Amino acid sequence: MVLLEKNYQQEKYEQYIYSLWEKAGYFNPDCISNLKLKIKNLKHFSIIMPPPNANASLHMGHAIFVFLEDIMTRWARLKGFITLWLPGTDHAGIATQVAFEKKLAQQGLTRFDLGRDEFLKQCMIFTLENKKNIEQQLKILGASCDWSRNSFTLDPKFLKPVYTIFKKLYDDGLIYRENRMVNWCSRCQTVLSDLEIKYKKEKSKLYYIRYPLKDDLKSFISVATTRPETMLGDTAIAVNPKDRRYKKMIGKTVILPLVNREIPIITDELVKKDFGTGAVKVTPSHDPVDYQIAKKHNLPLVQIINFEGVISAKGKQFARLKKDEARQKIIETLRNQNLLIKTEEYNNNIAHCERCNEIIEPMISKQWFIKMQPLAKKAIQALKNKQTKIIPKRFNKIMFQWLKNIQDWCISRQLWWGQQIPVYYCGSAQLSKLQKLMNKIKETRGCGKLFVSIDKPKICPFCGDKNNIIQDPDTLDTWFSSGQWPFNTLGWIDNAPDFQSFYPTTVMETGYDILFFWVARMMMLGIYATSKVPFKYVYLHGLIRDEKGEKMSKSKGNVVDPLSMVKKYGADALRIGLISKTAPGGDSHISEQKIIGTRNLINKIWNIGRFILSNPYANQIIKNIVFNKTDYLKQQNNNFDLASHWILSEFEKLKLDLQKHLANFSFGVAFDKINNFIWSNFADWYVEIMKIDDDLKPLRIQIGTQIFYEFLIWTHPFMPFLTEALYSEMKNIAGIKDENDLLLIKNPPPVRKKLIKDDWTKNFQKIQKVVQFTRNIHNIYSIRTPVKLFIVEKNNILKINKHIIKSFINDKIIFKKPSSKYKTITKKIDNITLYYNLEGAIDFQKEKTRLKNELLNLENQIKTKKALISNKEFIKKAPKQLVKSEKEKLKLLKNTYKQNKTFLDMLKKMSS
RNA sequence: GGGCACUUAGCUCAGCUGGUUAGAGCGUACGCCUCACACGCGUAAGGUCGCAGGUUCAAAUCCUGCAGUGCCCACCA
Repeated sequence: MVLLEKNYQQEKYEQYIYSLWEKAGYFNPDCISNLKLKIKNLKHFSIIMPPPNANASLHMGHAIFVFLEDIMTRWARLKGFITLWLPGTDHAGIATQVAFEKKLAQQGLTRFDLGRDEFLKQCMIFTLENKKNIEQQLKILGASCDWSRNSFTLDPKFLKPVYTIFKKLYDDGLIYRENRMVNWCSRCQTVLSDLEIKYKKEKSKLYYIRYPLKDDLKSFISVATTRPETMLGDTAIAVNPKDRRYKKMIGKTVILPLVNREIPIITDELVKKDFGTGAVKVTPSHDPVDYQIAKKHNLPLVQIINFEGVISAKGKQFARLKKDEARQKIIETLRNQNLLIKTEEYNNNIAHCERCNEIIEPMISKQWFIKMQPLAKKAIQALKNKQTKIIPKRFNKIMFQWLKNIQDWCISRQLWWGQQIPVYYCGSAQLSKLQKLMNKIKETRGCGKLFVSIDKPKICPFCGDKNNIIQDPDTLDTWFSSGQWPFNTLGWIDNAPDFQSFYPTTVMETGYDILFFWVARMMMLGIYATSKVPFKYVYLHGLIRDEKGEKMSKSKGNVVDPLSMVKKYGADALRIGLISKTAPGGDSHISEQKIIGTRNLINKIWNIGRFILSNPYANQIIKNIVFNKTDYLKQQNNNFDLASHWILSEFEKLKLDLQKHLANFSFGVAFDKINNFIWSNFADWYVEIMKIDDDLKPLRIQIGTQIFYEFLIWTHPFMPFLTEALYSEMKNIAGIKDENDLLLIKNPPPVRKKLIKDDWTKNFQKIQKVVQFTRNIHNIYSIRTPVKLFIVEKNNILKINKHIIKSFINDKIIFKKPSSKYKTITKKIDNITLYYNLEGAIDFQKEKTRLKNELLNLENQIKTKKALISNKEFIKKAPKQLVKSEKEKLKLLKNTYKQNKTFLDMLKKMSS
């Protein structure tokens, strides 16, 4: 007999247990497959971890994915699958560069002060530190991933496959370089893809400006704009061709104020008549729509804002001013020249850099793009064929819509942190001024051609030049390599055994917020590279918000830090707190309060263990179950008392529920069932019954212990540390020393369907109802002393289980109808009648009210039931089973009603 | 402008392949330190499942409309 601590102390177990798991090596599927070599047709299960960005600590968003994936992984492992959960971290191109640049800024430095090489060196140190920290945190959370396969997106080994895919796309004509209007972040000094910009509604102003006509300088055409500073780059005024107001002006020339350039008035369908004045200034270099118009009409492009967000030399007196300074100056000047008509308040939708929040400037620039339509088509096909299923389903529609309208993807970035583009130039001719400036590239001659190469080339394939080869200084969008993560981590390039065994992976579990960024691109690139979908299921989880449903953010101060929660309440408490009461794809709320609640459950289970392990026979029983594989249920030939039958039936139902809900990815519901079983059934009833001193006590302890042991295995994925801790205490008490004997890889004992019987549930529920109502009576009348309870029943179920009832209540139980000398309160439960002799404590008025209410309630129920059963359509169309049970119910209700009526009459007589 | 979701007890949320008296946790009230657990035990109060129609023998669950809330996508000066 051992005595465990009164409360579960996670700090004593968690770290130690994780080290046991790691030491045993069972996270590594190779280890398991060695154990099981004899078994044929091994099934494989794999999850590739969405690699956290290696630039900060883990937050709740990470914790949720760790827990969900760990539950899936552990469940698969228990079921005997060859299971791989492959961990990794992401260098996270722009996100990390911005984070590190913020650090540099604290020292008053920019990346250009360090230079490219030094920057990369320091940023790598920063990233590796974070990476190490994250890996430690994943272990604290209990992630059962295979560390021997740990991957980092910037591992040199990933360059070859990523470059191979780039070259293949290039050779297939799917990657191209083009001068285009792109999103430019002047803070990050790079282009961004459309997904990396976020629109925000902001209050701004709409300025109405007069442009004088060349023919008649006293006449004007007025335009409305939110960005007056861009007028320096105007190359036309456009109106809608159907706009009669401007009919006479079309084709005329205006003098662009401030710079005195002549520009034409043209027409274009894109201009809306009812906005502003109906005339729009066209600035092709700094507005996407204007760019379209300019292309159609062959207008010249005048770049007026340079890549630093400063007015260029073409802006004459405004040159070198920052955008916003220029705006003020220009407005002032226009006002002085009487060219500003008015300003209006205006709600604008303004694009910001997702990472640094800087306002995005549309710019024309030469960049690398991937042609997406052909890739998207195949992804759509695969989704339609259900080769990949998305959970929850509704995201299919969202995915289709996005894939259908997909735009080409700009994959080059002017960042330093990332994988450099595998494009080489013979001589510097094709590089932009900016590229040369930012990367200190000297002008060289060469033949001027470009080529893609997987390995670093020594000579130019076109002219044989050896000395002038320059690699494109730009890096790849971080999502380009992330998009290849599922197959590259498994060794696609070498057709490695892992790739053969684990690809396509089973589940991709991630947040819906990166559905387009990542999931869609993995689908497209996966199919492109391997001709197979990268995963069979996509499971999407929602955002984790605070208890009020608000987004967590440092500035709001409502961040709940997962690691401090683990420290306070344990990793399992946090795990359950995050997954309970959640549905796939739904946002969930977390609060310390909720975690305290789940910690209490953990402690409850711990104490059940404490109780079981403290009984004098525990060591022998556990030894028999765990070591000698004794099945106490079989030993007794499945012939137990009602309570044991009942709890076994409930337990087997729990197993079925778990199977079902885990297969459906309904983790929240699955956990609900666990909670209900262990607390409301096992602890509240069976554990109490195990304490009864009678002939059956040893048997009940055996059964209870066996159930608890099996429970630990079945629920291990939901509370891995606690269950393993309890199991290790079990081994301890049974004197088992084997450190490799871990719950982690035990097979859940099969469901014994024979033990599920509704009769047992029904009959045991009678006991529960009697106990509950008796307690209720004691409460209502504040009676703390035992009373006489007379029970009349049809069969002898309660009589046989008298001592069970007695263990829950103190009252004297007599199995016959009380004689008329007793004044009693009566209660009808199913076919059972209870009479409570409360001696002088009966409050007749109170009791009359109670009975009247009960009668009223019954009346209503009878009414609806009667209506249902007298409905011919119901009898005809409803399932027969249902009709039968409804009829029985009505009978019972009527019966109960009748009896209660007599009770009430009796009561009236007594009190009068 | 287009699309997707949500609206269930005081709070936070489950349930919705249609079928008992709609559930949980927290909170509230009352009573308990009962030898596994006060991170506990017992009892109770609390909901016409947003509104209005429809389908059906039967609707919280399916359909339509409306209202409110949230999110995503889209080039509107």
